[in-house]
Amino acid sequence: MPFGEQPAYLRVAGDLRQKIADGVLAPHTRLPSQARIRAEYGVSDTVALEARKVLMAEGLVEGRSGSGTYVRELPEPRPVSRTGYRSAGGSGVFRQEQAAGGGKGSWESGSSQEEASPQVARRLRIQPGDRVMRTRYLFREGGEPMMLSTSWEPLELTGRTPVMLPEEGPLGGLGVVERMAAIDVVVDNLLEEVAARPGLAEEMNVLGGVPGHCVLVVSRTHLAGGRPVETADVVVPADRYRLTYHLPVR
Amino acid sequence: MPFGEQPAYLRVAGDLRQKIADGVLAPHTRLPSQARIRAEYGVSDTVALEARKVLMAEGLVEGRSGSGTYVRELPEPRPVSRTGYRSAGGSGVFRQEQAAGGGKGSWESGSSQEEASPQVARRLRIQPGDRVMRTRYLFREGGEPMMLSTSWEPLELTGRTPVMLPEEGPLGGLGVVERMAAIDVVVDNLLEEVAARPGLAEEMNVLGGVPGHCVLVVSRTHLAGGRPVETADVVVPADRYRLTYHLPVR
DNA sequence: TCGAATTTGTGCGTATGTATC
DNA sequence: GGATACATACGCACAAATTCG
Repeated sequence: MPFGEQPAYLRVAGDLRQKIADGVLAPHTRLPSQARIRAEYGVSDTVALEARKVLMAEGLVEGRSGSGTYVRELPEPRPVSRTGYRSAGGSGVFRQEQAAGGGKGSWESGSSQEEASPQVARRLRIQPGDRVMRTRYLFREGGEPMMLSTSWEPLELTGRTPVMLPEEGPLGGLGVVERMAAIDVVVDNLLEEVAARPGLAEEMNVLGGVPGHCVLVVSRTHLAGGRPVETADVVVPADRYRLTYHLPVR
Repeated sequence: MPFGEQPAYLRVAGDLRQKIADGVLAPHTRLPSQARIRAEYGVSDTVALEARKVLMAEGLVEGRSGSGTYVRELPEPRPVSRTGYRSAGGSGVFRQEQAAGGGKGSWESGSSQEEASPQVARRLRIQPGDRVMRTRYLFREGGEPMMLSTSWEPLELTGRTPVMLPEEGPLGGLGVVERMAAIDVVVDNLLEEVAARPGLAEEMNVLGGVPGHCVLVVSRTHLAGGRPVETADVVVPADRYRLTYHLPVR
């Protein structure tokens, strides 16, 4: 490889990527086979293979054994507004959006008591080992699994109250803000931490994706007068959603 | 490959991954060289290479040409506060943090005029083909490339003013808010869209990472009285940062 | 239904360039 | 300079899946 040039497999990958971006290779169409790439670009088998691997790692194409390598249709990620002002009704980060989405949304959930892990304890500012109510959610949209959520609430706050179980009783299924208001806890702040990482095999199994693909992780904490009253991790495949934050500037 | 077994390179990678997780191979220590892997596991050169590639793609190890393959220390993603109120000084999403980080941060940039692409035009609410000033940034921290940013400003707004070039003149290097204030444009809102996707090969080459790794993409738009005056894409490897948003609840 | 051709995925051996020690 | 190690590259082989006549 002469000085100043990039490796052959990156050059080939770049050319194919350009053709995909330009629409010359439309979604669902087949990439040239490895043999064709080899011939068209005058490169070896290895280079053609590596080039395909690069595009697969970038999520632009998808290999189907025995059939071919196909251009993936990248769904425009759906914007989800996170102003905070309208979080009423949102126990999950996206529940408001689920409700607004035309009634197609549904969810399953299950709660159990457990002891706070060090991580959860730090987020709720309680002691590790303190009792918490953990609730797992699986949100669907049109029957398709779209989002996982795990919520933790300190039992010292909600224990022996009507809202101890987030999804049961007269206020079951309502948002954190409403449920806390019912026990005279006024939620006034919301802290969200956004991160991304490759999806774990278990998560992607449930969500119907491929292990290793990007997921967005929103760690959300509801605060009442500076005290954390609920915290949750929300996991969504990154190609389905994008989060929009609207911030005032002074 | 006999039935029910996984490929040889995955078996080798799995064993090495276990040793890393168990601490047998501590951070900053060297993995067995390709030749040693070949001998120890009784596999071919290719399998040893593929196994290393798997671990590199997972971000667990890092290859240094001529030296060896080293176990990476996984950095706790650094929180970056995005309240919006203190965005003064932030031309890049993270510049405020760069400045606060103890002076280790530095950046390169380059500007050029071009015609707005349909995507940029939509974000700036101008016509495709209208002239814009595009500025690319590469931010470093301690010499290490950490973040890419591309900013677009409509020349209809800044053309023939002292702030046309974001990084030159007396206000060069200051934030969007300050520069716009100098031409009597009062930025009052900030819209941020957070998404994640696999990093492109070119991006990760510059950022010192591996193609296919998660990157966080922040699409930020500064607004003045509802009118977009600047928009930018910020790309960071997802394992380096997490974004924290503090939202009031009503 | 069968079989041949194609394509991906995996694996092997080797060679060369280049960075580091 | 020499030895080591990674990065790239070439050519080949075979299994499994798919496609198609």
